[in-house]
Amino acid sequence: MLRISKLTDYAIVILSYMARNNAVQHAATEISSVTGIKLPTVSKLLKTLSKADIVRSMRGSKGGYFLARESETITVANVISAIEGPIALTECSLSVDHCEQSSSCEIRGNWLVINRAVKTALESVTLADMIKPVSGIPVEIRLPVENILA
Amino acid sequence: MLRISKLTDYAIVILSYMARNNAVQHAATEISSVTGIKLPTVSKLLKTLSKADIVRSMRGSKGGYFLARESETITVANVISAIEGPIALTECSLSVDHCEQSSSCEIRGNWLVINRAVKTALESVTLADMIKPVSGIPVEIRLPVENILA
DNA sequence: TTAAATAGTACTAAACTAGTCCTAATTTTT
DNA sequence: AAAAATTAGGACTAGTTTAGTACTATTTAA
Repeated sequence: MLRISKLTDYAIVILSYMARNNAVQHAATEISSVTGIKLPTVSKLLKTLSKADIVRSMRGSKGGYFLARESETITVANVISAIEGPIALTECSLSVDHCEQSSSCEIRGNWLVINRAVKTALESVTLADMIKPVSGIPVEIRLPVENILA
Repeated sequence: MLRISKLTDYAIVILSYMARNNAVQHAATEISSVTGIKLPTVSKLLKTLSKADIVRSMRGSKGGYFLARESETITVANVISAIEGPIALTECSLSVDHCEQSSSCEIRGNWLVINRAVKTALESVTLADMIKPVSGIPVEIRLPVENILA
């Protein structure tokens, strides 16, 4: 189904909330109660996002989390990478060596290109975009598809 | 990691082979020995692809499979959908009802847009493209990212 | 010193994916 | 008519991944 994990989805929800209330620090408990995502899950995600330097933390009483950067510079691709690891549609997009048939695999190069197209799409959307209301009218997306493959 | 399943990857390999040798029918056994993918898996995939009308089949001795359409009209998105179901990055891209917090979910609309961008990228690559050799020079992909979100 | 918070790690359970197998149906060949 | 080759369909198993939980350590403010 080509889907992102639930955890990534949660992460986007959490980060969107933080982006909307960027001024202050947020404790995991607060984020949990606001978003409805259970506390252990929220904690786990924030720890992971912290390692990826998407959020920063303050320990101790009155501690909490806040965005490490401006919401305009945090992309959906960043979040996916932080939670799920590198964006790669196929194993062979990650490494040549893994593939049993690497020598006979003429498809690999094209997967790389497709992968890059998807990645670019995901890199093009930031947290700041995500918290904007969507216009009622369906948006026309134009990708110059003729150029995607050489 | 946002990846397609192994089975989808196999399907692309199988279909690429069929596209390169479009004239004739191919038995599952033949495809298995050529691609190195085990027979039960090849059979399973071809059956699934048949239901999706990506390949057609002839039963009986001398039977086999062949592409249902020109390779130019079979997209990577078609194949993913056939094997994994609809392309939807999040549950909520599929249906509003599933989401527990659908009323408070302002993010949904934007996911739809992202999803559509990814889908468009995958729809833009056909089987015919996949069997073309990749140019040695990395291809510049240009997505007019400003237009993706309204 | 105590309370409130994050850090790190390990574990469990549930869900999904991949792979296998068996039987039925169909078509060609002998 | 019988046999051989092939696809059709479905059920099942094992393995892997994902999601969720729990526990302990560390840090900071009051």
